[in-house]
Amino acid sequence: MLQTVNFPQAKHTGAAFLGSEPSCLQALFKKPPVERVAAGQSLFFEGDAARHLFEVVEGSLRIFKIISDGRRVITGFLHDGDIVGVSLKSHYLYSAEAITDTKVRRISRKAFDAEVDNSPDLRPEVFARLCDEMAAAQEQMVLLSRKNAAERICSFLLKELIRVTCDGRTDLVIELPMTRLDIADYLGLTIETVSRTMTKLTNKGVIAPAGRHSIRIVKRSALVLLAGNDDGYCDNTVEFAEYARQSRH
Amino acid sequence: MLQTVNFPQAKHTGAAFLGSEPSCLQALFKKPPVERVAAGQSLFFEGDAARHLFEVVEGSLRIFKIISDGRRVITGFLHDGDIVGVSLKSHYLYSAEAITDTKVRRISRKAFDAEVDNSPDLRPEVFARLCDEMAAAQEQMVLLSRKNAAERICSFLLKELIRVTCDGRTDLVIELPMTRLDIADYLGLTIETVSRTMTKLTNKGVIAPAGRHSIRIVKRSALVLLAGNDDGYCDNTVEFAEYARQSRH
DNA sequence: CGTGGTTTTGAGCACTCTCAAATCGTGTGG
DNA sequence: CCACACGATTTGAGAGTGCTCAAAACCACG
Repeated sequence: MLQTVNFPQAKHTGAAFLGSEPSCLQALFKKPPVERVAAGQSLFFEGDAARHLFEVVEGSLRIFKIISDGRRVITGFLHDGDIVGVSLKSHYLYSAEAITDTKVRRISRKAFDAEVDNSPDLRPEVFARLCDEMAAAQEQMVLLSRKNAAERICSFLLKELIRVTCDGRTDLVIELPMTRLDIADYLGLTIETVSRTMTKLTNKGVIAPAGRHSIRIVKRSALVLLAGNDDGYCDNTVEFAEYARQSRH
Repeated sequence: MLQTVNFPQAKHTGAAFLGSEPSCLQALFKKPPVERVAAGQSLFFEGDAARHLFEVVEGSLRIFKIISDGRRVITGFLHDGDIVGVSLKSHYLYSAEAITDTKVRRISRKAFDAEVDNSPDLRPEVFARLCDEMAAAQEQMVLLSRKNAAERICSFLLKELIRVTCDGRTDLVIELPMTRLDIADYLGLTIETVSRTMTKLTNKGVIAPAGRHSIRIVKRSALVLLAGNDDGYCDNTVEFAEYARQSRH
């Protein structure tokens, strides 16, 4: 959820937002034609001149950085409604690839900047998105810095659950189009640890597999506790959070 | 280095910057009087209404989040020239404490927003700072996600070295006003691991202690290699980076 | 010179990783 | 429709990095 801002998520942050009316920003992307990006294909590469911004119309993207010896760090997943590149200056800081067959619209950075500069209404919206990106980045740092495997997985599942339920869906099934390797590279774990941890959650009755790329949330409350979030916007009691932790019960 | 933007650092990112002339943004902070914050004192708390922005005039701050069972994550250190709160909306997303005796100036968010809104010259600068924050956050995510203890320490020392050498100093001594615990909470390690890793670096002749809160960089090139940065702006060869890694040589 | 906090050092452990193999799932071709 | 093949995922065993607990050393400060 980094390097992008998702509307549903914005609705759920504690910060101020502008109700639920459609964003003005997205109107900028209405004009250009839809482009298709096949699963696995790249949209752009880290280091490329950042000449365009993209709106995801349909499908999912992963954005990631590769470090010297090939290790990959996924800094975020993008879904429909997300906009890529708001926080960029001259060059892309990360690469973007389609996870599934994806449709995007693009506008040039130049046009975007011009529109935003001329519209006092758009500017707060851009600013709000940047702030949401920063907040998401901070949450991710907390996760990567101090959470164990179970807490990372639960935090991730919970975030995905919140995202889809905001789209109006009320069932507790989340779809995870990305592979286990993607999840691992996003959460700073290995594919095996992701798999093992999910198996444990299944055995505990917290989640249940629902097809290859879907998961049913059986005990949402348990997920919240196990996520071990900071006490910012969730009202876990400290005792429960402690109980939920593996290593220091 | 999150939630703030440091001028010297901005000069060294690959992104565009505005040369070395003093920032217009900082002019906003010229009027208000200097306030003193004693070492250990709080400037504001996570969750508080974010009514002010601060400029660090002298000294250092740590900004951090606390999660449910007391674990602390330091998301950044602030030094003179840094501005706190640009990426904030209604509430502080983190707490801020003085590491040393510190001097700051404050202006209200309202005044700040008004100034920025009225000045087309200031807006790109604010935007650039936000982008630098995001870039720093991403680097930190890479560090926390995929780097081992030695790489984290070396990345940190290198960043500090770059920061101070940008202030015009040419010696290879960096001052670390923060405690080992601060460094540990910033790098996602324990205090013991930080200490042990620094001892090893000393034994290898890469660094040398220079007083309680200072460190001399003896082999800067070794530090760069050991930092295991992504190949974005440093030109390490892949082989060297592999050699430098502990766990997979 | 004593006291308190910080840092270092040590020993053992645990969580996650690595390496390896088995299983599952999907798509393809006979 | 079934068999096969390939990739993705799961499961297992063992090792390692970093953590925990503990104590000693160091330093600043009164």
